Parts: sequence; structure tokens; C-alpha cells
Amino acid sequence: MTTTTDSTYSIGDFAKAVGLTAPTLRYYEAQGLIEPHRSTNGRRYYQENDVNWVKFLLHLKGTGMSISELKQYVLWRAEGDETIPQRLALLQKVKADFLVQFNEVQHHLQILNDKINWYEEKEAGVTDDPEDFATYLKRFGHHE
Amino acid sequence: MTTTTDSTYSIGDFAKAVGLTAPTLRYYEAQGLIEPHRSTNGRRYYQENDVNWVKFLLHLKGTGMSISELKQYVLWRAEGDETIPQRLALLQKVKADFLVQFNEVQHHLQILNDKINWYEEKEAGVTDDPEDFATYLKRFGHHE
DNA sequence: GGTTGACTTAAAGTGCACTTTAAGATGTAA
DNA sequence: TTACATCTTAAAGTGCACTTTAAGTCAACC
Repeated sequence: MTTTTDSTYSIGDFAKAVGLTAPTLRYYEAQGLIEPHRSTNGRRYYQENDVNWVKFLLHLKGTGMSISELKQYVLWRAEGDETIPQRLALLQKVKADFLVQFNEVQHHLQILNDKINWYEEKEAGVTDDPEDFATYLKRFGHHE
Repeated sequence: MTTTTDSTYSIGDFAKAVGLTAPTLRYYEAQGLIEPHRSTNGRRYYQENDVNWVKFLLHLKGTGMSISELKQYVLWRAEGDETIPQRLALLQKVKADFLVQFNEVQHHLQILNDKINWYEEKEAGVTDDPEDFATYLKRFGHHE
């Protein structure tokens, strides 16, 4: 931890700032996602805008983009504004895939909720109502 | 494909019925998630209620449950109704974890959407407005 | 009756995204 | 100055959820 006020980060400090580990940052760098500067002694240092960049990468990653898709995105970005159509198309495809998954996962949640409610009702009224889960689901129009 | 109408499935037919592959079904069986019957020649066969069971497992899996959590669930299920509290607690924990992830992922989507819109606006009004993405985000109160 | 395709097992391989290890160099604090 | 934390690299290891391979058995169709 250098106590200079010039808003640069060692890899350890930067890792804390973005919520990753130093090895993960080196891994992302090896994959071409980040390119920190080096001080004269060969050590990496990161700057404030790198924080925003990594956080943005993590948002994209969180929508389902793989490391190799992120790498492609980064390569296009480095080429300049003429690759904006490619980047836009990639993000739109990521969004479309995401929305498909999102709908599926909401259905999974519905079934999970139904099962939890079914167990809770079974626990509450212990002695009667032997309705099974499949029948229970049908009462709500929740299929499969 | 046997053409008997007795609603039993070979592993291949069952795989198609539930949208998995035969090797995956054998893998799930090895993990203790399914227990098909065997015909006299040693071959697995599955029945109609196994379809519902696997589909339900896939819903739980889709909410984030790991194979080992599903296995624990299956073990408790085999013990009978006295393990309903444990099963309920597990599902409630799965749901809680799911909801945390769900909120995070919605935030990721918001940033992805903002970026797509930012690119689209940049593509539309080609020559003016050099507003950067960080500034753009702040206009909507979308942080990080 | 022969060929094709589906089944059986056990074990090894795959892909992804890290994580850990090893061995060494350097910076910081007491 | 000594000790300890942090950094460096390259390479090997991990965990999860399958997937593939190999070698063989068996059943149905022509």
C-alpha cells in the first residue's frame, strides 16, 4: 500500500477496489481483458478509470458473457469507433440470450415457490388433505 | 423404441422425453438423483412419473441447486415425511440465494441495456454529443 | 443370419473460470 | 538491518457438470 495520493493502485489494492483477487486480475490480464501500466520495477499499477472498466466488465460477465466474448469485445474496442456495430451486435445477442435464460429461470423460481408453499401447507394442516404436488401445481396453472 | 403402450421408456426414449442425454441420465443415477427399474436383461427402464420427477429436479437445478444439494434433497425424500422440515429449509435457503442472484443479475441487465442504448444513440447522432458512458449512466441514476 | 443400432460398464477426457503452488525479487515498517 | 508482506512468473491443480471413449452384450429388422 503506497500512501501517495495520486490515485494509482497496486494489484492488491486494486483487487480490493473491484472485489476480485490479485490472481484473478492477472488471469484477466492474460486473457486480454485488462492492461495495467508497469512501474520501473516491473510491478503493475492501476488507475481510477480501470476501476470503472473492470466493474463494467463484471456487469457484462454477469449477464452471461464468457471470457472469450469479453475478449472479443475488448479487441473491437481497441480498434476504435468503426467497430461499434460489431460491439452493439454482440451486446444485443448477449441480451437476447440473457432474456431467454431470464424467463426460464423465472419459471424455475415459480415451481420452487410452489413447492415451498406446498411443503408449508403440508406442515400446517398435518393430518388431512393428501393432495400431491402435481395436482397442487395444476390448481395454479403451473405446468411441468 | 419398443412399441408397447405400457408407458415405460428405454433410457434413449426417456432422454428425449426429459430433454437430456442418456449419458447424463446415467450420471444423474450415479449421483443418486434417479433410480430407474431394470428389466430382466439388465437394461434400465423408466416410467411416466419419472418424467415428472426429472422435470422437477431440473427446475430445482435451474434455481441454482447443485448436484450434491439435489442429492441431499433426494436422500431426505427417501426418508419420508419426517424430513420435510429439512427439505423445506433447504428449499428456502435455495430461494434466498436465488433472490440475491436475481437482483444482481437484474442490475447487470440494466447496465447492459444502458450500454446498448448508449451505442445506439452514438450510432444515430453520429457527429455530435461526445457524452461518455459514465456520464450517460448518471443521467439515469444507474451507478457502477 | 447378418448387420445395425441401442444398450451395458468403468474410466478417462473436456471446458470453463479460476486457484494454488513454487521459487524468487523487492518494498515497507520496527 | 532484519523481518514480513507483497510483488513477479510459469505451470500445475481444482471443482463442477457433464461428455467421450473403449470394449463388449443384446435386440430388432431385412
